[in-house]
Amino acid sequence: MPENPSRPSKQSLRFVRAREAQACAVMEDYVEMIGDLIAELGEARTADIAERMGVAHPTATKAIARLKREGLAVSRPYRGVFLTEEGEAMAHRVRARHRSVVELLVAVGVPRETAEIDAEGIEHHVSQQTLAAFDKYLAGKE
Amino acid sequence: MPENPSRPSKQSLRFVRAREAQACAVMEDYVEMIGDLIAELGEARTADIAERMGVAHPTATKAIARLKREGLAVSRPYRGVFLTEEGEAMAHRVRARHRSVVELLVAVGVPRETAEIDAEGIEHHVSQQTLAAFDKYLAGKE
DNA sequence: TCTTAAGTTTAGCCTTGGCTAAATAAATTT
DNA sequence: AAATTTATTTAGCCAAGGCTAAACTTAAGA
Ligand SMILES: [Mn+2]
Ligand SMILES: [Mn+2]
Ligand SMILES: [Mn+2]
Ligand SMILES: [Mn+2]
Repeated sequence: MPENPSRPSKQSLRFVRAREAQACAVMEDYVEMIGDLIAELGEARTADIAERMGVAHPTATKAIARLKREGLAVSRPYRGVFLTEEGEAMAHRVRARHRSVVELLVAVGVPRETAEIDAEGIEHHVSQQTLAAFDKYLAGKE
Repeated sequence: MPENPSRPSKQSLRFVRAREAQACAVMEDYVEMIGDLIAELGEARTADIAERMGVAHPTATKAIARLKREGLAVSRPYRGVFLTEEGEAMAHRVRARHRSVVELLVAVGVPRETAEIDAEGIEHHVSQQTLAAFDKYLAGKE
């Protein structure tokens, strides 16, 4: 009697989780960036978003369409992009996590400039529990 | 006179780097896993690879095809998969980095089980410099 | 106002990495 | 040896996230 193949093995769980986290990564970065632009410039325009994300503007347009579809952002054609309540909430959460990751890296001896770069990818894989541990560690160091 | 838009801004560099790192992530995980299976069982079969990666077997077949195309693995039809010199080298590198990431997380207070999960995604964004910092930190703690 | 410049979207392409269903090959049982 | 089971590959689908080129709208300048 073979094992049920529909249940993923214990082994595979971490890969499944990593893929789930990655699936949110792009949206998280866009939402955080749109929040930054609105804070800095009062509005988030497609061209500015694209430039800061390092992509061509049609790529940004498509990402924005997805944010709208997911209820994280709103915009009218040829106008700037704004965050919904939910988008704002995500932006705050993501920004705080981003900062904690950078600070943790710096605290364990990573050069700041390197920390800034690596954190951009790392952050999306930092779970609630890991974030809590980071913040506790940082609080104990200050 | 507008700025040259072909040069990516300083701001965008970290996103570009994160995307580059992500582009290698799947191959790194497969190569590490194939190495594990060969060490454990003497060979890496498609079904075992798929099961441990938590994907359907055609997905594993496709990934293996890519590894072969990139010169990291070899296999004959309907036979097991093996690593090239280059694949072996990557497997060692990736496995060592994976371990360091887990140990660093544990060292700063992340529960081991959580560390195992989060490390699977984090590892791919840990640069040489950050890895060096992690190892130095861990050496000073032991 | 009219023309031009700048910004945005649309259209259409590509690769990766998922999936299911079907075909094919290998291994095992009878 | 034949039949059956198991494993692998192939075919064909999908969504995300890149890109360039072209169309369209808005903003700015003459
Ligand atoms: Mn990021
Ligand atoms: Mn970020
Ligand atoms: Mn991994
Ligand atoms: Mn790994």
